[in-house]
Amino acid sequence: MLPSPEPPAFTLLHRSLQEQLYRMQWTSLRAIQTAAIREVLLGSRHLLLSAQTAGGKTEAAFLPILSQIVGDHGGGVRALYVSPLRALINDQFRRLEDLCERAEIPVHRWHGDVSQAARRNLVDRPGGVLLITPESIESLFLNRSGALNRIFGRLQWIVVDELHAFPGSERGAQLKSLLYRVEARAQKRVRLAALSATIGDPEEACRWLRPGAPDAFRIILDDWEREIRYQLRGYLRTGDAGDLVSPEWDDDLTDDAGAAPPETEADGRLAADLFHAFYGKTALVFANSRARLEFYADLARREAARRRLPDRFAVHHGSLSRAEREGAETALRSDTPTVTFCSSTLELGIDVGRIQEVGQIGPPWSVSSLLQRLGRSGRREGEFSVMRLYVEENEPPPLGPASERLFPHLLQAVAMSELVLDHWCEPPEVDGMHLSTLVQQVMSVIAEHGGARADRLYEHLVTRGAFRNVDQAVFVATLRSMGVADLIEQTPDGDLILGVVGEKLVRRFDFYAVFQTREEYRVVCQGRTIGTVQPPLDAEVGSYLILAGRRWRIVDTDVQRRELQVLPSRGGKVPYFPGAPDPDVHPRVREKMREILFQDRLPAYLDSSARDMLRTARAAAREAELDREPFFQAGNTTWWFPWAGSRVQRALWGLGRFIAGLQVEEDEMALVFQDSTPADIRAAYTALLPNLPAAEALALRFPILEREKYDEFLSRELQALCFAGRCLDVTGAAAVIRAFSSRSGSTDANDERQVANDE
DNA sequence: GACCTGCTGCGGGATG
Repeated sequence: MLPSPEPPAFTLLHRSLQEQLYRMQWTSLRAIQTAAIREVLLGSRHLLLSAQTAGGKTEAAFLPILSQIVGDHGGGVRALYVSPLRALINDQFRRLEDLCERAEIPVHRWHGDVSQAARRNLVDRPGGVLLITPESIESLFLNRSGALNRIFGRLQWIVVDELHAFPGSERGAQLKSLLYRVEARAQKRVRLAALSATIGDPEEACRWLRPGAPDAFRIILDDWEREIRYQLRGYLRTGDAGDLVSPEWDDDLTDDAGAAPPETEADGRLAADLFHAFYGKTALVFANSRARLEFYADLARREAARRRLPDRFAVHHGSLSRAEREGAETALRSDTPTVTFCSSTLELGIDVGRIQEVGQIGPPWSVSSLLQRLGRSGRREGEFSVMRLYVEENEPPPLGPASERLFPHLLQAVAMSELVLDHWCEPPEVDGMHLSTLVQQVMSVIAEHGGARADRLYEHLVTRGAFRNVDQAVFVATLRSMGVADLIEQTPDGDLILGVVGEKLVRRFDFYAVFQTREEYRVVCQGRTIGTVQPPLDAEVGSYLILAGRRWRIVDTDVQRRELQVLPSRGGKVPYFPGAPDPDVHPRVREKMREILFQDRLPAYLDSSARDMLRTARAAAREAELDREPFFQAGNTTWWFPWAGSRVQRALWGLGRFIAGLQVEEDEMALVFQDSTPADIRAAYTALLPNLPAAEALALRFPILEREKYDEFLSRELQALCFAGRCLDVTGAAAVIRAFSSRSGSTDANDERQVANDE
């Protein structure tokens, strides 16, 4: 590389930060850090920094930003750091305090656990850096509106950490809205620095953050590539009760009623493999539900007990108490190798020390999440990342239809693995309309000012705010819905103020968060809270449950206080954790699944059982001639495999069910029709093409449209608008229908050529 | 076949 004519980035930093780096014994800066230092100190654009966890992103942003604000004492916050997690704020607080020590820059933090004294300190003497959650920014607008000009008047920088956690969700819409409202309080232009580890499409992420100003960003990507060690193991679960696990798994438990192990022989093999692969290492093992985590953690612990080995397993998920979770985090950071069964709570950048290997049970939900999890191991240069994937499928009945031998979970896991190797992951969702969050923000702005005129609200939240994809008609309709629900009302001189219901909502403790939550029961053992479980409960005194990977017997229930008293037990049963609707699968993943099904290559990272299963699936697909026709028929039932993303498939389902009047259900990657032949289905859908309804009209036919917290206060038409935008792809559905109806007349030979070309 | 996240001010009583 040619020597740069510019001064080295290090010398651009303020002297006190240079000294601080010496003291911390940093010998060099990473490429991403020098690039960020130059852009912050010599350029004028916003920044998007994308690098692996522990790749030094935070320092890349903060070294030059702190350099700019050294010597500034009070008079207002200069840099605002927003994080989706309190734990991340606490991590960063410690790191920033070190960096800021010599430079004498005050560092404040504000979230639900921060003391009143620390809050008062910020309000009385705002300055330096403030670390905060979106919800706590909301609380500043509601409870400290008088101090906002003082706090944010001199703001220069907003840093958004873990950016990928925000686009596409109602919480992201809230964050964006709050950032515009904060900027409106600043006297000068505020620059943004967004940080992310896995962002599928950086330009799209910038467009989400600042629509209409894509050139305003400098995107800096880290090119550090790590070696990956990858394995996918397959397990066939036989449905035969006679094959249930051998007695050695529950030898001590036969005296305990309710202790009957629900696991199958395949679960037993999987658990034994987990034990061999991970015991004695520091590892994270992810699974797709809290119930599965508890299940495998319990199996692993019993396996250790059976071998008379010490328990080296921990569990970490959102339904465990803070003490339990902190215990698991401490064990991970300790010198004792611990295997932690965890959910996405440990997917984000919280520092849990050095992870040797990562496991994933079941197909991941998204490529982005798989990448994020993979990136938790091998975080140092020279180390490699290790991912072990475990996928179970039910063994199909020997004489059953070919459609039951396609193994969709295995296909999805292989497809996502291939996409990781292709360096692809889902792009952020930038266009979603979150009217539920708009409802909340309208109430928040009215509460902030005591009242507001409709045109000012429109300007504040829409034309100069975060809801730019909401047009005036939709905005007016939203206000009207809010009026009908008594959230707001109009005074005789035209001001909008909070209505009776609105007043109550704003005063509620949970107003600050825009996402839905449900009621929970605390599980308490001798005064110590283990975690929570959610109703409906079949919890009666004497019954069992498994929580935090340990077995408990319920000894008392208190419905009033929503509390279950438990004692350790040898019996156990994984409690019910209710879930949300099926997660959406990106079209690219389904395309890849189809590709894998119709090619012959066996990826090298499959074990022999996964290979056998993939061969079986391919043979079944060939036998059913799915490469020629997307249909498979058996008796009165026809399966249609559109190989499309969830939104297209959902639209196809709605069109068939509500418009064509067919008997159809969705089953993972297929639409399943009763009493219709492939020819019927083709004809019915083709007949729809000339008069295909708009997505909104189709959405109105779906019985349940409410999805977000304040959706219930919107008219059904507005609910349909949000649903159509976020859950249905009618244009994509039309393309699928056109593709199969144009092929129906062609000969088989042409068809085959077509398929070959497609691939 | 889902996962995760977050949130107040105030008054009353005990303690140093």
